[in-house]
Amino acid sequence: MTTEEVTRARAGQCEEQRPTEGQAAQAFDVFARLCPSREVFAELADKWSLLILMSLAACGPQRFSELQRGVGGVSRKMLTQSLRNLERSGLVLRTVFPETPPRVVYDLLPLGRELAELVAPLGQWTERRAGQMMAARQEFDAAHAEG
Amino acid sequence: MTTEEVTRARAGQCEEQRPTEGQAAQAFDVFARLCPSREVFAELADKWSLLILMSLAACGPQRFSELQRGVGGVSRKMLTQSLRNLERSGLVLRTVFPETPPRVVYDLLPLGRELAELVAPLGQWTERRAGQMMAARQEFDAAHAEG
DNA sequence: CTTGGCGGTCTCCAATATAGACCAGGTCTC
DNA sequence: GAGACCTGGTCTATATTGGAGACCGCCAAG
Repeated sequence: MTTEEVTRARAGQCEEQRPTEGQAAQAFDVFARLCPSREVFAELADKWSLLILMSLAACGPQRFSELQRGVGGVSRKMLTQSLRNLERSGLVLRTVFPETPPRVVYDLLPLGRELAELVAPLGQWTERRAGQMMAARQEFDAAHAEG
Repeated sequence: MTTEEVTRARAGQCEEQRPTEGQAAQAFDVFARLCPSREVFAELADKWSLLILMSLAACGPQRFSELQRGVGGVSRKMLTQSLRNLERSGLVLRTVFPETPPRVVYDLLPLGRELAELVAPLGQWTERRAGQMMAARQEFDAAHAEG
């Protein structure tokens, strides 16, 4: 009984500690498989989308091919796809200048700028800690190589 | 010539504005395809790893099956894989208690806690703005449905 | 006239994600 | 004591996805 109680306290997805009970009774929960916020989260939380946001935040409005060069290794397909997603969700504005040849420029909308400001530290942190993490990997790999 | 200059200023991956010239001449650049920090970034920047970090930060140490229930929709395979990655990079500690039946508990290491503190706001932001983003999508889809 | 850039789309193939079975041990129920 | 279930995974088959590269119309430079 006691064991079961403890188990279920955690098993119940830690409801106590999640902010549902907070001040404003939030409707969204990224931890829930079918919550719309999860769907949104899943689309934003991939390397290309995050790098694109970081690039736009760091370098300002950019054309398609500038982004492709700036975000090293991204394929045109994934760049198009990620940009469409960001545009669709209201994070990025796509502007076509009807010149000859036409120019297409992508820029952050306020919503995207908000997110980009949260994402930028993540990239900086990764650069700062990359050394430590690579060292940890070597250690781990060495320890698990002995068979 | 002038056009080419401007183009190359941006094309050169916005080097001016990137922190390479800063105080400590950083060796790592997540924007570079072959930089080790990019490799690390690419592994961390996926929905499952981020949700796992968030869950560990929000609910403390958890067992495998607790995590599986907590992170809704994650498959055992992806959970195992993501946890191994986090463990390998020194972000998460895996402890086996040799009881019967054995218990396996995952917890954040200091490095992982640092990252989790940067990631948590991302989840909260998504929950706060999910409504706006879903509205933007509807608008976008409606605008692009007319053929 | 060939080459290159622009902003994509399309197709194909390899890699990856998911669903689900399976496993060895132990517990709980009936 | 038989059957069902929980534990922390692994393995396999299938669906989805990602990347490489071709192609497109249009324009400019050499």
